[in-house]
Amino acid sequence: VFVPTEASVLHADLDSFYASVEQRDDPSLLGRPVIVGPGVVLAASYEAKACGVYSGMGANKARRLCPDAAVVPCRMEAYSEASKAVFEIFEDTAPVVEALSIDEAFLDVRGMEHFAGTPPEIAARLRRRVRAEVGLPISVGVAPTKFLAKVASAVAKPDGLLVVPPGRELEFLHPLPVERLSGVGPKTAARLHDAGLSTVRQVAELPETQLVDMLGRAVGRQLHALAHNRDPRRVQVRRRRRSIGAQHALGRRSRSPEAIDATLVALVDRVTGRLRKARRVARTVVLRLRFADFERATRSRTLGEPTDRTPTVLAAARALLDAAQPTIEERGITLIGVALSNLEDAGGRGQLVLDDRTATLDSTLDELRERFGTEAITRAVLLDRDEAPVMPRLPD
DNA sequence: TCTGGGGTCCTAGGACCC
DNA sequence: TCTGGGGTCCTAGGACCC
Repeated sequence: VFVPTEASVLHADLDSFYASVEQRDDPSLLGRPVIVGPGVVLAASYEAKACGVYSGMGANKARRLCPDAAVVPCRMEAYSEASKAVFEIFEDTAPVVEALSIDEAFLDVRGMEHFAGTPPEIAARLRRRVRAEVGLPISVGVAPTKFLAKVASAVAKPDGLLVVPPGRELEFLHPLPVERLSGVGPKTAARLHDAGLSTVRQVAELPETQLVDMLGRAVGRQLHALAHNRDPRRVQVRRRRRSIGAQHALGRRSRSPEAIDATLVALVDRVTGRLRKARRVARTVVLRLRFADFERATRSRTLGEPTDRTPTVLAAARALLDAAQPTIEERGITLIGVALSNLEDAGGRGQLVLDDRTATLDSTLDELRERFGTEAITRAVLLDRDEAPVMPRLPD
């Protein structure tokens, strides 16, 4: 049985992150509606949200709703840099930080009272530091569980701090709409509404079996637990990425098979490059398609051996695309994507042996040169455990 | 609501194995 | 010829999240 003892989980979430970075870097945008685009709204400042603009909305519609808005292009490098600076403050604030995305994280601040203050004090200091050192507004929720901390930060927005005191969790939770429960999106919300349930309290009053019958085992159990504020998840450093993908929207115009293939080649190149950079190998190649009616489909193929090689992945992706060609011709295609899953570590699967010195399979050329004390290495052949030659796993 | 790009987890059926 | 119970892996789709 999980008994939360103190409000020691922080959920920290930057407000309108991309838009706030733009406002920070261009003071003329301060106080004005800002939309980060183009094409689709990636982020909207609170001034723009006030006009009804939200992320995911088409930029044209956003302009109509908010004609005064400054529409600025996405500057991913700036956001990554800001994110890094904020996460350094997170790491400095708590021993355990669980990153959820580029702009939010859970922090576990249990047992820090005697040297860092109470959780609300720590949260307030964190907000001040992010504002002073990175120049960005951030909202923080403090609660005994991750779920409640996240709800609290959302309610605290913008630029707020909300503490849910132990003992009063249900008082806080039960009046909220079901949409606040994590795992409730448009479909599940519609089903709950159809059943006459609109608040968390009403969900909490239902027996678990009834929720499971309505929503399936996993979702039903989860909602039942969350509605009673049962959330045993610990704050923990994130597991490694389980898939890496890239996709590209094609618009409504019909495309020649050659043009589609060219897009596929570019996607495979990008995704295998990221795979190698992450020192991973993948065993499953997934082709993602979206048709003219916006229905989606996936086709996948699992290889016998994990790989990070562009030609191997490309061959698999092309085979999947070829097999889907009749469907594509019939239904039209508006998006193509490639994802790699079943990831494994590239390292540690073998060794490079030269004289009496060795290096692991995933060594970079520079590491090899240092290890073997020579600049002369230009090429290496690697042997796996069974001493079968494998492709050199050196930088391209 | 005329819809980008990057992810996660769950479900269910079928193949295959013992 | 008909047949149980348990497990793993693969494929495909669905829902959700930021």
